[in-house]
Amino acid sequence: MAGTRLDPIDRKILAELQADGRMTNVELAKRVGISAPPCLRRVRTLEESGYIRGYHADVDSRELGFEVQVFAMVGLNSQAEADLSAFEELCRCWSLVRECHMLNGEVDFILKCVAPDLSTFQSFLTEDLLKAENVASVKTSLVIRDAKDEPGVPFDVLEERISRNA
Amino acid sequence: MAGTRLDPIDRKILAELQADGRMTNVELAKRVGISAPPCLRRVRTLEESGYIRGYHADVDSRELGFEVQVFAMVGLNSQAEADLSAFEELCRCWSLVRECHMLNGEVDFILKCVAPDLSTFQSFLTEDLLKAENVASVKTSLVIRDAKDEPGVPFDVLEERISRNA
DNA sequence: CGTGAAACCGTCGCCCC
DNA sequence: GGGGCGACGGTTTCACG
Repeated sequence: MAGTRLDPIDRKILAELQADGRMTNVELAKRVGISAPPCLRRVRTLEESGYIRGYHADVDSRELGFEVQVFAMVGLNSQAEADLSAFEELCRCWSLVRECHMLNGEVDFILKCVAPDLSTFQSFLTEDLLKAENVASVKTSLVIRDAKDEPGVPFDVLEERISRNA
Repeated sequence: MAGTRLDPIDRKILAELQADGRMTNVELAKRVGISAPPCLRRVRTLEESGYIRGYHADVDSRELGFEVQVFAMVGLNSQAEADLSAFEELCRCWSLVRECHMLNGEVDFILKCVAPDLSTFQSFLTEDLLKAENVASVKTSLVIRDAKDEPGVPFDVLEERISRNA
């Protein structure tokens, strides 16, 4: 459950599995310095307690034909909780929207979208997003190129922080 | 290599491994309807040809203590290629910056950052990002909550597109 | 792409600290 | 409580048809 404190071995396990999610358990055990059975037990515990939400292959979207990546800034007319939730539920249904984050400040949401080409994205934009209930404004920015795209968290920052507070 | 056309079984493999990167090869083979050895050969080919870039455990950043997630819009003074590259290289060195995408339009880059707390982020912002060479303006937006955060691509869009063009 | 075989791995029960 | 040892069943990964 949440709040369970992690020891250094657990954090090493998380860091290793974040870097290579298909590592075998024996290899993982070797790297973190314990034998396989307790290592597997720890992994299962981390999965069940929610520290590990799942494992995903990182597929190359552009090689697969998704040439277009777009960030969309969305402003709503009403920021009542029911209206925010309704918009979020819409985003969960739209396949082209991969991420939807609620923000502070002038804009209400940022959406990360992918599409095979510009016309697919533009028809989504005009037919779905701009026509959606409560949407007041949408500003889109095309991604020219990715300089960095790392999933997960920086474990070096975590370790540095823990050793400072020790 | 790039451009190699994928058959329906390859696409199914990618979709399954994107959804569950730790699936065993026999389970994967069963799901895509072939036996284990050719299935493994296909996976290896997909890895070597770059369709699969890697496998990552999806760790819960907030449970791990990264309470703060921020999008930063960065404008540069010079957009000469050497200056763009220099900024990108900086971003690759900053652990708190998980993603750095170059955009079209008024802002040059969007950065997705994580941090254990606001003060850690603010010291990064003022000590590193705002002091960096060539950085003209930075606008930050705190993430209040995540409505959707799916890695990878929507395979349903891909399949629909392929069947239309068949 | 499928079959078979060998090596390896995930997993469990038990014992130990 | 967690870690190690040993063993069984399943899996990975060959060579070959």
